[in-house]
Amino acid sequence: MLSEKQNTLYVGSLAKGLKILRAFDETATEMSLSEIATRTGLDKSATQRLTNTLHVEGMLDKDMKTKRFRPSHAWLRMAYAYFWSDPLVQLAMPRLIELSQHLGATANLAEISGDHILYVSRIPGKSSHFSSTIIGRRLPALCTAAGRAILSTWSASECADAIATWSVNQMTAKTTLDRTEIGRAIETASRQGYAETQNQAILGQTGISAPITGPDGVAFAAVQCSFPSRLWPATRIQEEALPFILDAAHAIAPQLQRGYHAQGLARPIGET
Amino acid sequence: MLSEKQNTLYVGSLAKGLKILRAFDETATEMSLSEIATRTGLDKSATQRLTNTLHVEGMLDKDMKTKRFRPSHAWLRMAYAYFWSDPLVQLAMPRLIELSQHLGATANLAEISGDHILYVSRIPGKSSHFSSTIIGRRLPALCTAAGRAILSTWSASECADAIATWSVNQMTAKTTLDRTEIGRAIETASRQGYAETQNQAILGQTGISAPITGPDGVAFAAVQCSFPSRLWPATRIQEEALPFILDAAHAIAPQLQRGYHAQGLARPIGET
DNA sequence: TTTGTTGTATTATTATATAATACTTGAGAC
DNA sequence: GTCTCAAGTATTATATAATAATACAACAAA
Repeated sequence: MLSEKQNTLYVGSLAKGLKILRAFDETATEMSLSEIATRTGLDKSATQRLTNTLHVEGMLDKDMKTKRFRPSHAWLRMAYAYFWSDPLVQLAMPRLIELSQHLGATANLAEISGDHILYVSRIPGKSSHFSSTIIGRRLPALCTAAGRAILSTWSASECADAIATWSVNQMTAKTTLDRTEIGRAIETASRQGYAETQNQAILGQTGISAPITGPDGVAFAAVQCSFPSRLWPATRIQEEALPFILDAAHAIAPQLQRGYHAQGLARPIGET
Repeated sequence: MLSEKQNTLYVGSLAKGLKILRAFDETATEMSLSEIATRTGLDKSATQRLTNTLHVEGMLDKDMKTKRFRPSHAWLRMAYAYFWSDPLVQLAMPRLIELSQHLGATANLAEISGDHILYVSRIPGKSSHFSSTIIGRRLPALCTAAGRAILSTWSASECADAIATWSVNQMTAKTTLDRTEIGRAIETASRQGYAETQNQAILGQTGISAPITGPDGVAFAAVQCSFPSRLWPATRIQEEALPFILDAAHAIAPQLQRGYHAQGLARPIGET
């Protein structure tokens, strides 16, 4: 890691600039110069030069009154480029729309990204929390239906490794942190062909997810739907929702290019 | 512009790195080293160092087989940060969901961005083209219902200036390029409180858009819906859709922070 | 095998980014 | 009002760190 960074092929200034971009998130939606400096650990001068460059290049908007920086429209332009570059999005989108409209629920495309899953496409249903409506959200794979659905297609050893080492995070009072229990859930998913979770990311929500498998039977992505548990008891989900979710996933799978998701291609987003 | 760039506060290496990121779009979804070099105008060495850095930092995925680069998941993470930073998104999202479900049509939040409009939030309805389902799409403001709705709230001089100087683009065989005609359409929108377009961005689609006005009556964003013209003749739109679209826009408007969109804050995305 | 194209690695050179410091501005206290 | 402090901005000498040239390796096509 360090050896790679002191290579002459490594441009430190660029890396520092990216660090500033990555400093923005839901806890820091707009920042002053000094906030950016403390948050990134860069000194005042560096922060000044880099933010200035990012501003001039249109990557950061600056409020001339408050002198505070915030993400610019260019950040959405990057999402646009991403969507065109990821073939899964184009395959999945029409199915997700169908699903969402048929069920009146939120339908998502989730991809594995390091030890997290990432929501790549989302069609919100009625009564969605804001955080369930936006793209780019990352959750610990072990704590989500989508993550477990994906893992349920992996080889026993890879799967065991993931269960043992991947991060978990107490998101609600009822989030399962017990890895043995998570292992059992994944095994169940493996048998059934889909994963089901209760109250893991949001209280009162039931998540159902079916893996999108490649020709080798291994999945790196999943179709996932969320239901308010109160309105959707197990039997109703079983009968009215599950067949359609499985259908959607199965419809997407055969169109997958073999080997698109080469190992190591999807890197975790660096935490510095 | 040049004067700003030879300033000591301008970090060239960072700017070059950003240039590489911006080189990806719907026409270039994945690129080899040399493609990036020619496309950005950077020499081979620079491209090598910068792509390497971007890869190590997780901003570019690299297919180890083909040696080609493509946008990484981090690009979606940036969209995530953007969504939290833009208060309009949070205000608009629930309304858009309602709208889309009630009408069964695509409902969008569009913001002005230089002389383009940018789709910030999109809830796709039945039978949407892929390009109508993804966030971050930019279209010439003068050629869209949303752009015209926004402009219809601006002062006469700003509006005239925009009509005279902003770019237009022949997107379909029927896209209006005549600026006089565009001016008339904006005037109509100003009187009616909404804008309507036919066949401007996609053939066979009718667009309806209502401006989201700030306390001063000026808009920088709009609610926009698309309908297949065949199923939605003028009268049906008038009766079944229009009231709800106007409602949505009016419901969002009063919650707007005064002066959020300071002038010059929303910079055009640089074309280098 | 040869040839050409593309990706990778190495190096001397100096241009370019740096960090320290000084200046300016503005908000809040009193 | 003016004082004080924090935050943003501008300037500069210095040497680090990015550069561009070149050489090497891998691979495909001829």
